Amino acid sequence: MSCETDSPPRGRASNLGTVTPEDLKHAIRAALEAAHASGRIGVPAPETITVERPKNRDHGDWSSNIALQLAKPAGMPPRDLAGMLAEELRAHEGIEAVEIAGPGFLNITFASGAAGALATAIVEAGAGYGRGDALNGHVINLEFVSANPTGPLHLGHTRWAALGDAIARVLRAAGAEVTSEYYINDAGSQMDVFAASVLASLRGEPTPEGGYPGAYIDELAARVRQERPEAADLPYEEALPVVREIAYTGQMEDIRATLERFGVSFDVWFSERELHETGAVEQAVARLREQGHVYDSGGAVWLRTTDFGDDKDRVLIRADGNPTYFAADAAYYLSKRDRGFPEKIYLLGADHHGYVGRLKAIAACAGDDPDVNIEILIGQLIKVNGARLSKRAGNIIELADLIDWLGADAVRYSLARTPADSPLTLEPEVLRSRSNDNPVYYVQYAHARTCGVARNAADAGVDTAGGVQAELLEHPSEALLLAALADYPRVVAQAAELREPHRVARYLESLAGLFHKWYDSCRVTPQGDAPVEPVHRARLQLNRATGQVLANGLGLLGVSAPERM
RNA sequence: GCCCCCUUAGCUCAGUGGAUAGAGCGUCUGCCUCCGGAGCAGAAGGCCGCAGGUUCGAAUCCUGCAGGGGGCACCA
Repeated sequence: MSCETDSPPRGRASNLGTVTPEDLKHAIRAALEAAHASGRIGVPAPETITVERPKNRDHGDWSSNIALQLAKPAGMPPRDLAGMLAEELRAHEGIEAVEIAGPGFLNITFASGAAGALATAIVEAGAGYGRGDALNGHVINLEFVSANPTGPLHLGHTRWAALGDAIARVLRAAGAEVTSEYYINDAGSQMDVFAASVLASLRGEPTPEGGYPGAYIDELAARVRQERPEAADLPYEEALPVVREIAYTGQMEDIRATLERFGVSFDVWFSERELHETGAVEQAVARLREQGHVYDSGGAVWLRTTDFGDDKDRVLIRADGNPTYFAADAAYYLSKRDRGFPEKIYLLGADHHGYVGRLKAIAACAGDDPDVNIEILIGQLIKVNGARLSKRAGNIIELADLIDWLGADAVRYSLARTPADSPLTLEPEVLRSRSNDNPVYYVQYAHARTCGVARNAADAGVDTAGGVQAELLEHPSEALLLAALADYPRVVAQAAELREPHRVARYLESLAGLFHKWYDSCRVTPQGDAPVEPVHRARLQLNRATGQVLANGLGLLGVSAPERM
């Protein structure tokens, strides 16, 4: 929440008149349709019309390449087409100028009053500004992290925690109904290895071959010793299940607490063990068999995933009668399906990219469309000092420690501002130093500054109670700032559709820069004893709107928007 | 061998067909008797890995090649 807006969200900011790029698109569409209806253009308006903010200020507030796109199908020179559209658009209220540039770009400038009105619209929309309906009707299950409960979360999981949670928030902002889910791999032999490791520690024995090392194992052993002092003296086969349960519970508590500190919450914690215990795995195999995709070979039960693009068939039930991990995956998929999620998104590390084919095949075998009902996002692993982090390698950086060193905000932001499929190399020394290397400070500082400006304005008697003359926001830096604020809903929608929350972060950095520039050249509070003038009130409104958008955007990334730093 | 991802400024990275390719850090030069200098203004720094192709237009799409990372279990 922004420091200046105590009022609850009042829904989406629509009906902003002619001040948003969305409105501009409608105006262009209307112009195209009018021209088509009167026969001046031989083709109808296209499905999508894009307008964008030109990099160069001389190219107006917004520009469109629509004339270039339609020139060929319409069979007329792009500049002629652009001229026709320009004439229509110039008659539109709120549009001050339309110029034709280069091969046929339309460069559009809003009237300052129309652009400035956006500030008030944003302030009124509050936390709701930026929310949209691009993904209305989408019901999505989003699974991420899903780290094994055999150890603490480390940097390798951190990227998915930050990214997955931000994706969930962005999807919701775009109107989707999202359930976030953590799959607990609490069945299988790794749990036995885990338990054996803790038991060895409990008995003062060395870590077993292939077992888990680390101080946390000793801590879990201490917990066992406290809860069940006699466990160490039980026969091995009796002690193991006792140790396993206590260690498992303790580890999950640790994981959940760490995620909570990280600002990441899950709607559902789903236990693999329950899939086995409730018979869901066998039922899943039976259901897939009914679908005709299961066969027996060599004593094992197979799923014919090669029918759907996998590079080899997969075993569901081993020759010894035990289900594979893959069988549980299939049961889990069916569970998501049964629980009413048409869209299932998996966020996996690149080390699991081999799972894509078989997961898609599961969806297809279940009768779903693998191009629609399942979506697998593969993220590249983080490297540190050139060495990949591995649980066994001993160079583990735990998430809990990262939060202690840098704070959840800095860690979340630095991970959320990079696209998932881009390799990310972090220098521990840079991470460890609280420096301006991390742009989160730049963005947070901009927000804190809006709060400081507001405090000073209040002290100086600047207020907006009597309304605002938006047309007074005419400084070049104000036009740039307003255009950026208008662009925010589009950025959110795009981030949601592409599942790329880093776009929000990059946008915020740009917005913060524009704000700082504006601050440098436009005062909200009059100097010295100078009287308060209407322009100060208008600027206060712009300051509020900027603070609101910064707060909203940081919120989508799970990062706080401090009032003071 | 086959599959996926990456290659953009000295470093870490943005840029899902548009105009003069950007930011942070680092290196230089300026700016606080005036709302927070965690800021701003300016400078320097680029065969966008290489080679073809697609078109009005390619860092962006297609093909090939090179370099780096990851993956190819009746493990979890």
